[in-house]
Amino acid sequence: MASQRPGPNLSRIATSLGVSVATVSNALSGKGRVSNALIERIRTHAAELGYVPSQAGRALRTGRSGVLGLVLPDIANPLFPKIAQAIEFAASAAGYGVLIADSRGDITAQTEAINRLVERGVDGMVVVPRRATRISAASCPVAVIDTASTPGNTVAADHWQGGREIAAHLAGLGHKQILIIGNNQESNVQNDRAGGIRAGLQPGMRSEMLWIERLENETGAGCRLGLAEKTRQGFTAFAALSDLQALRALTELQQEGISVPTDVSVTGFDDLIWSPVVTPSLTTVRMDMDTIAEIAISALVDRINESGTREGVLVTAETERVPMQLVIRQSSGLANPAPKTSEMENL
Amino acid sequence: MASQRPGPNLSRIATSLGVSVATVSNALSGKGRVSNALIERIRTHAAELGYVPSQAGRALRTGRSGVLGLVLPDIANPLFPKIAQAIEFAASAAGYGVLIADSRGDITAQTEAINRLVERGVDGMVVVPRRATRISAASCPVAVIDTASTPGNTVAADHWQGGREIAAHLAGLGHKQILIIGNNQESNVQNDRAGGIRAGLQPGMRSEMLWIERLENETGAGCRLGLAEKTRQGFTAFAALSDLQALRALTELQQEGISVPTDVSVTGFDDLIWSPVVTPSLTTVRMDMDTIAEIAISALVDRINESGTREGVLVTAETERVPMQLVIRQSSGLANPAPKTSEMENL
DNA sequence: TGCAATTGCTTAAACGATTAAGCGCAGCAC
DNA sequence: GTGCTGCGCTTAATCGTTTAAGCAATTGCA
Repeated sequence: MASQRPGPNLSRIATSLGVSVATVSNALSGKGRVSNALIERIRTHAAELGYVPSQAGRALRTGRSGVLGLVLPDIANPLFPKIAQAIEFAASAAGYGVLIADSRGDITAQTEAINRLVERGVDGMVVVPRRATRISAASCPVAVIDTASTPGNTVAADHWQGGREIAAHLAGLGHKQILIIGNNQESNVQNDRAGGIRAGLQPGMRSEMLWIERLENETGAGCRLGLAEKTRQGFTAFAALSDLQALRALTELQQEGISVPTDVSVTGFDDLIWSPVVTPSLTTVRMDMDTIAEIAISALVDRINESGTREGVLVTAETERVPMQLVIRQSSGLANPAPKTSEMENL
Repeated sequence: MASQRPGPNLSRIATSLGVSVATVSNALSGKGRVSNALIERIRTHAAELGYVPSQAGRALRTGRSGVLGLVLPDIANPLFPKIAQAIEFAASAAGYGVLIADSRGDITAQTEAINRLVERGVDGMVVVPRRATRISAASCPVAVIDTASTPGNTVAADHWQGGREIAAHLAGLGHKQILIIGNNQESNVQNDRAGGIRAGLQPGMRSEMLWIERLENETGAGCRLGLAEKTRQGFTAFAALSDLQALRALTELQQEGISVPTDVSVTGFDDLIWSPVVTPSLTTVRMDMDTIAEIAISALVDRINESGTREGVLVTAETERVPMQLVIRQSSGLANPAPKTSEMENL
């Protein structure tokens, strides 16, 4: 029943060359003592046979699966592609495969997902935790990517600094009243970003906070954010804590006939897929996911190689915060000192 | 060096209960002949010891890793989250883990990614192929999710029918001239969708095609699509072949002062994350990714269980096309017979 | 020349599970 | 009482790899 693996194995190479399996293994891994000539012969023969080591056999013997887990939290998080891509790239550069586990929104499902990964024998995992959840240490090394203020965090973009960048940018454009638009008050990331913005305000500037999820709980999902009213109140800049909210703000303003960036400015976070191609293109802050992934993976790999024990450990890296980069596009412009009725060009 | 697995193994349970490992294995898997009383004892004892079978050991013996591969093609495809989520859900319901492999855009990288998965010993894989590429059969069962017109396709949304839904919807609203906006002419999916739309046009309706990538090659990335001009030419509906293009169209129109849906209608495809929350919310066509994933996975699993041979086989399913569902929101409305200057409400 | 150290390879024991085969014993029929 | 069947369990082989230990043969050094 159990289908044979197609390719050759060590012993096939060994018998075919008239040596022992151990020698073949040593020759290929470069570990034991084998003469250079024989190493050469074995390597070429293995290559021409198309030998691929069996991960199962190796895993059983070494206790290492060569696989890392990736636990993602939010349903259909638009950052998912970037994160998954960066992690997969960094992991496979380090010789690891990536097993994904998505906790479909459920809070308890996160621990379930983690357990499933552990059962599959991952050597370690990267967790992007659900809002404000702590990772109860699993039985393998864990790297957490969230925000520097999360306990147990390994590495993250410097969301706070990103917020300051936005604030500085808007200050430079002469904006005085800034509406910060976030989704969820529980999110550590969003709180850090908002904190950064507020911290970066110059004297004479003020900000107000708008949490969409709270608004929707009262008014219903997909409701208007009331930005026209805010504009009338004198707000000239809308700083969203994610490009998704920025997009929502942008289209609502446009629909109300308020011109961006002529009348008001809109900024976002994350440089998501649509940010460069909407009109006007979105000014945003980009996180260096590749660097973050690299740091997380290498911290994880270090830990895996070092630890004889397989205890659950929250991995830490030297560089905790990776700077974010301001991307200035069309949606932010000079503050309009007295915002008035937008002048529409006729068709 | 090789760290011991933390949990107990079969032999620990066996000796602890004074029986043989084989019996424990049989009791837990329910395969051999073991008395009910003993089965009960073994199961409870295994449970209280927190026994987790070693995937490595099992994989080595059975030749099955219990892991499926998922090969995704396009850089940062915004559908990624839905696909990955659906596949992961279906796979883990079937007892499989999901190993991801992203071919960072490269065309050759797709085969590389596939090879990496094979080397990791996946039992089968799901491939969402890069535009118009054929999958050269790997050495394991492969399910292809693309569009029905792709050779070797296993299961897909019925993009053609989705196009007809859009056409019927727009026809019902009285639109006569429809601009179909796609990204890439090579995409089988986009071609099917466009074909469906054209096929669904009523007598007296006409359509024109706009490929963004081609336009950008001439005019530069992120350029305007010239939709205001198209509106002046009498187009009243813009049917994008993906919500990303729909969003681009929507914001450009709004920026030009053309009101959606009062002056013109905009529709998309895929019901991506932002579609419900932009203003106006996007009329689109949703694919039933859950069903598609389920079909793909079950076809794959069937094949894995059935085949003694481990040949590379393109798996086929009975249900090839999963119907798409029209989601009517605010961005589509009655055709404006004589589109005129939009009337803006003042602030 | 003699003894130790090094080299180049082999032997063999794991890792943890699955599973075919075997073995004793009870029950039953003739 | 003998032969057969079926039950409940054990024995043992196996998957493919790694790696400690061992064993000749050669080299080095005095």
